[in-house]
Amino acid sequence: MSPPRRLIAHLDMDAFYASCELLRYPELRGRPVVIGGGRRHQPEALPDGSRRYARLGDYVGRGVITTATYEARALGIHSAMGLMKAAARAPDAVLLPTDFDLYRRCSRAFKAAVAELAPVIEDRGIDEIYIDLTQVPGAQDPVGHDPLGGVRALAREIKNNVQRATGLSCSIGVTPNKLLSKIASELDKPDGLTVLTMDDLPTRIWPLPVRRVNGIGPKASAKLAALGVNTIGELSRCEPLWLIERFGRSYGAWLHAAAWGRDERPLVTESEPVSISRETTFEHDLHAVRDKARLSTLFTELCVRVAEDLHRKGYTGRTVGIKLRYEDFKTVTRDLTLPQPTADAAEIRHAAGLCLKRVDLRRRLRLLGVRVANLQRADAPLAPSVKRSARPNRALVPQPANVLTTGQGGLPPMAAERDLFEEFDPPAPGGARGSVGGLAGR
DNA sequence: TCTGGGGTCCTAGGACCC
DNA sequence: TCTGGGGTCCTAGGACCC
Repeated sequence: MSPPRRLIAHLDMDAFYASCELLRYPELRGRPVVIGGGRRHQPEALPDGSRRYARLGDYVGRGVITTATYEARALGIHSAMGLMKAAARAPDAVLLPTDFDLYRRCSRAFKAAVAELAPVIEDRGIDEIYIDLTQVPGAQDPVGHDPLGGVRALAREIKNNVQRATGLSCSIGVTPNKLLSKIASELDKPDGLTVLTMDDLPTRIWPLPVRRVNGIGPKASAKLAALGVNTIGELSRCEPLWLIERFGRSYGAWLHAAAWGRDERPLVTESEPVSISRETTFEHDLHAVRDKARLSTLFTELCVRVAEDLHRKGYTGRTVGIKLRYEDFKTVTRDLTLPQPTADAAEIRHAAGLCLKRVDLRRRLRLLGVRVANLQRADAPLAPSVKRSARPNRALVPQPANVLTTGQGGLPPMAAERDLFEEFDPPAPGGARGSVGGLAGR
């Protein structure tokens, strides 16, 4: 007996953050609303019981839009657009700050509503999931003359259950695989339902721009456009070898398969995090020397928040890293792998401080981030990875400052920088600093 | 009026070990 | 003395996604 045909759904919540906000501010329904920015623009409760909302046109800062209602999108506003730019287009739109606690609650609720009907779910973030409907009773049954009637009815039931449980609408695409379902769920947004088979590829998928394929981003689509390839259909007509010559063996072959709707990936129903990080973009660019104290404080705060996240989620990590973004948006990272995993803020701060010594700090900064990777569960027994790291890590061995400083950036070691590094790299508990002993001893 | 914050995965080179 | 590969780890950067 042949295995049943795969029936994979992709469910995407419609304008999720904005829709969650409309649940508690129903009077905003029908108005252009954008979500984004920092803490400041909270709605203000007025004595008469009504609320005053922040006006997008009054926004000043560096925030971007995370979500916009469909009314706002009609005004030319979309996710990832700078708020200042959006404000120029739609000054009278309502601006709400992001409230991730609210969205996480709604997220749990809609996923639970789906799981009541179809338990095999792959989490793809706060507002979307894949669902394997292959084995769900009734999904394979025809209804009347519609061979896909059963799965269509099931998908509608899922949409109804989500609506009942959360008051929110979603869009679902059902196809034989994740790649096509991801595209299909967007074809009929909002509140859409699209069921496709491989026979629909030429008419429904091939006319679309290559950018709609999950995995073809701005760089790849620009390169394809320069090669005269704009639609998925055009991509499907490219020779695999021609693509491989231009995009590499792995990506080139994948591009061809994707254009033909081929994707055998199973759903991933369980996964462990790889890294945990915190980062912040400053309101104004900061200078390592002039804003030393402010930077040092922010740096410590980031380390503390990462450590809190690690504790809360129950992980430790061996690799500590930093991320810097300069005023020209160029981004650099440095990391350092420790002999032992940690979740301690002071240890993270110390290791991150060592990383900081390896970057150019003469240029103005717009972002600073701290990351811990190489995670293991905090309750796990001492993993073999500890044994592996017995080899001395060069970065932990004390070296002349100029070696560390010129290693990557080719920087002349300057007195002001050394001074700054000391500020960024405060004495470790116990007084040892920048030495193997100071770290390994704790 | 420039471009958030949280992630994952891939590539590639060098070190190091066998 | 010269010549090897294979495998793993570490690091940096970049593409991409939500």
